[in-house]
Amino acid sequence: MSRPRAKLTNTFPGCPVESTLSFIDGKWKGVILYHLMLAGTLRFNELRRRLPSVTQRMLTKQLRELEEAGLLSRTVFPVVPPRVDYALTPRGESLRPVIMALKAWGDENVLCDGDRMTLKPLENRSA
Amino acid sequence: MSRPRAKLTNTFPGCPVESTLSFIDGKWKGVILYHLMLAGTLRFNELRRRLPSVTQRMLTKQLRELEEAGLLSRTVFPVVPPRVDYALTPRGESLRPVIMALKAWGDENVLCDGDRMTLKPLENRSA
DNA sequence: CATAACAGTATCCTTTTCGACACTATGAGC
DNA sequence: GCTCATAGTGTCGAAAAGGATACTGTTATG
Repeated sequence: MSRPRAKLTNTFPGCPVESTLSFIDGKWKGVILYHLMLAGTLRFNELRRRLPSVTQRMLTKQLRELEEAGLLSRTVFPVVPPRVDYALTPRGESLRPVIMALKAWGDENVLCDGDRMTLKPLENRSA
Repeated sequence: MSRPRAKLTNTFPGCPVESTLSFIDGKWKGVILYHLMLAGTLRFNELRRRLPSVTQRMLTKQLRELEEAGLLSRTVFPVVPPRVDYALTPRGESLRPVIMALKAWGDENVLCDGDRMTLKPLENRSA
């Protein structure tokens, strides 16, 4: 498996886990998909505003990769100033349970305060 | 957010998604967790056998990172030959829904054949 | 005596990813 | 004529991740 993670694959139990990860891997793909799931359709700069610290170049790159993977569609309107809409494809939409599971775990387990990340105490669900 | 992905965090909607990803990020963490979820407890070499192409060094590294993140426990038995057991902590166990969502999506959407990965056609769930 | 199993380390090197920064084109508004 | 907004590209370099390979120490087994 000496391949970049983005092209990782192999036949072994657990492969489906890895191959799914390979789709949402990349520093921003998870959040991009999440925001598209909330908003439906977003323009380039709308996404930028929702991802305060990603650079233009990185956002473009991640969006292109997601498009290539078939998870989102890119619609260019030939107007000036340019307008480009991003939206989930059905395949991207099918990732909703995955993204929502990620979000749920984060909500329950991680505190995002300021710029560091702390684990919340475990809840005792048997009580 | 100019930080290694593994230490990524920030305050913005969607952060929980990213912070969860930061826990299972790393080329092998997903599968490791998955196998521990199936097996309960595994020794070092049992894991190696389940991850055919990971090197010893990488496996060690990923395991240490998972341990540091509080997702698994490492139990050393002072015997010869050495014996070390790896098992999920409650926190690691709490990732089960996430890992299973990843696996489910992979099962439904990806074909792992030989050494390349192909997308399955989308199923029409409304039919 | 040689070998194998266990659970690793150490060293070195390559690939990949990420980020900073500068640059493009067009038209509208002032 | 200058500036702004839009949606990008191009180039460069640093940092992180990952991989290859060799090595350690102990005991049981043949």
